[in-house]
Amino acid sequence: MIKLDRIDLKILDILQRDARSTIKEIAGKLNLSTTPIFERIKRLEKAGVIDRYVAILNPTLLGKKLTAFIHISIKDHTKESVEAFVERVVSFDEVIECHHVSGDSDFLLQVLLEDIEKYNQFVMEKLSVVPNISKLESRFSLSVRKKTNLVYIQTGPAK
Amino acid sequence: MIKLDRIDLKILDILQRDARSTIKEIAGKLNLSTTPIFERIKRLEKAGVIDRYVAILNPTLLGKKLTAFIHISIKDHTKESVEAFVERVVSFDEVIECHHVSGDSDFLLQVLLEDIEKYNQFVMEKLSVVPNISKLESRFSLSVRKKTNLVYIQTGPAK
DNA sequence: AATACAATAGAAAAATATTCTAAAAAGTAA
DNA sequence: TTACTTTTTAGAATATTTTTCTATTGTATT
Repeated sequence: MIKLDRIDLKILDILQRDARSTIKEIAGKLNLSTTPIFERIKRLEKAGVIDRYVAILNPTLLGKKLTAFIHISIKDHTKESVEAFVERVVSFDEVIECHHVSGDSDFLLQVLLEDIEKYNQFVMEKLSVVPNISKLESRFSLSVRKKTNLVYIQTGPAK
Repeated sequence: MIKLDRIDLKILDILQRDARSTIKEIAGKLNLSTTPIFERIKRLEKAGVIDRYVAILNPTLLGKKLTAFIHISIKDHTKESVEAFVERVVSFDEVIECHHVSGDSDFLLQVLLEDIEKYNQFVMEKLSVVPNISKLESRFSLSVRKKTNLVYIQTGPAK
């Protein structure tokens, strides 16, 4: 497990908010020269702490106006059946999250689609076709009040 | 509403998978020079289709090993009460998603924390202190099988 | 204090982003 | 079709940024 000091954490905090921050800008904020910032970033990338850099798009402007949460229970819980189920489900581009969860149901999916019609089509033609489903319950997001990728990092004082 | 042609969609597809792709690389893939790619990206940014660029961190390596989903029902549904509730909830750094949802409960939160103990602490000391909560039900993610920000884009042929 | 190790500053080189001008392409109206 | 307008693009020049390198500074250990 990689060791992270205060400077590393601040770099992470800056980059996860704006990946376009230049090394010079970060160096300015942290009162360092560009070299240590550059090398620390490379180190964080190699260690996997920084997984990747992505552009976040506005789904609405791309016609994806519906977010739904689908709770699914499965019949057969043998490892092979579960894996086969997961493999099918995560292969759908509409599915943006898939969690194996505790509680009444076994899986919780988050799906992103154009609208209710596409949702219906997705469930009917793609999802419910997947074997091993026993129960399927949907909720729709009426409004997204927060959605972030930020991993909260304490960047207070101390060392 | 901005018009997007096939080239725009391909640029978006590339950038949302790897925001570090250089303009030259993208230009190469799309058989264009750097100028049109550069200008199209700027246009997509201004239009808000590209919302922002972020670094995606590995939560586990930062000690955040628990993802939980919390279904919340509230007592008072007047607009003021609801807004006050939302404002409080989204202010918590542990809350990475907050949706107003259809179904039995009113809100669905996704929270990211260190572990069960921190979760308990969060619910006891922060969440349940928020006024207007009538019911609160939690599920835990036993394993994350998919988690992406990709907005699926058809980049086939046609125009 | 002397040694070893890691982190840093500063400058140089390489790569990239950005701007500019002019040519090509696509669409419009007669 | 032709003439005209508008949009898109290529290619070169410039500005920034990233990346590499060398030497210095700082820190910990003995």
